[in-house]
Amino acid sequence: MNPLFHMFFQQYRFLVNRLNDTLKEFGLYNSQWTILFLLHQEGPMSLTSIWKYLNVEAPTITRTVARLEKLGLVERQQGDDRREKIVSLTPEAIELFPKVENSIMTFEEKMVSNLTGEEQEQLAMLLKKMKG
Amino acid sequence: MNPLFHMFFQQYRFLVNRLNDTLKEFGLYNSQWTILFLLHQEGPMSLTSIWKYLNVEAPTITRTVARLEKLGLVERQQGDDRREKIVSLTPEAIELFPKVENSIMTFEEKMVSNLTGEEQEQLAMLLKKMKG
DNA sequence: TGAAATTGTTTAACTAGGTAAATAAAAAGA
DNA sequence: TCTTTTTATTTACCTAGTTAAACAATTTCA
Repeated sequence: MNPLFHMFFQQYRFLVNRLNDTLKEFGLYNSQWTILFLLHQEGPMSLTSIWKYLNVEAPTITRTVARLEKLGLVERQQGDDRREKIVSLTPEAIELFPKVENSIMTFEEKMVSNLTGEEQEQLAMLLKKMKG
Repeated sequence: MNPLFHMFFQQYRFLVNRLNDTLKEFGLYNSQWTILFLLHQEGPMSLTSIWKYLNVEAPTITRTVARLEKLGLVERQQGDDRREKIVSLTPEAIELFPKVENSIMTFEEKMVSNLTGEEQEQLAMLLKKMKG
């Protein structure tokens, strides 16, 4: 077994766990934050736009958006096409956003602080190249 | 949000999905294969040794080993310390092993075929450095 | 020695990914 | 037009990770 893969998976779990630690004080999980971040950047989106952007299957997004709705951070409304549901941030989410963003930025900086800017670019390049 | 993290998570999901595709013909999932591989390499191990090695929590291993036992690929027997259970491969697992290993090796080679040996080492180095 | 602390495993309940199949609305075509 | 196909979402069920808490066996130590 190529040790690169083992290391990659280890690193993934480490990152996700630390990310969830960071989000804990806001009562959020990483996948919830990912959706909030996307909606903040792009504005209201349909579920399909979300899962296509994130490269994840539809049921995953249905579930996480439902959870965010229960938390009062997101609203769903019917689109012109009555099949689709448009998801948007609530005022509470918009108010919460900068606090979480700040924590996340600090976290991300800490995570890559051992790498120079050049090394970060190299890592991104190698990851992208791997996929083909 | 540092795009490095987004890319990293995308790449992770891509890898796991392709890995599970590869294992599908054997009726296995990636975490099951990981444990089989470890036992093949190290010989019989206690549950605690397994989860410490894999850097995962104990209940995850309890569950996956139970599944492997049901599949007839693994046996659990009491250790000298009667709290611990020693997990070992069954003859069926030992017979199955080289076939799966072969598929996995082909898969792994394909996944990194865009990278030179040097780039692979660099990637491993950068991943390790990231964690700190 | 016997009480307290630690260790190994398990159970329960949560998030987060996947596939398969159902349903309703819209679009396409004969 | 109306039947068929496609699209958007959801439901159900699987693997796989997490934490918290329970339990039994072992170790520690007063």
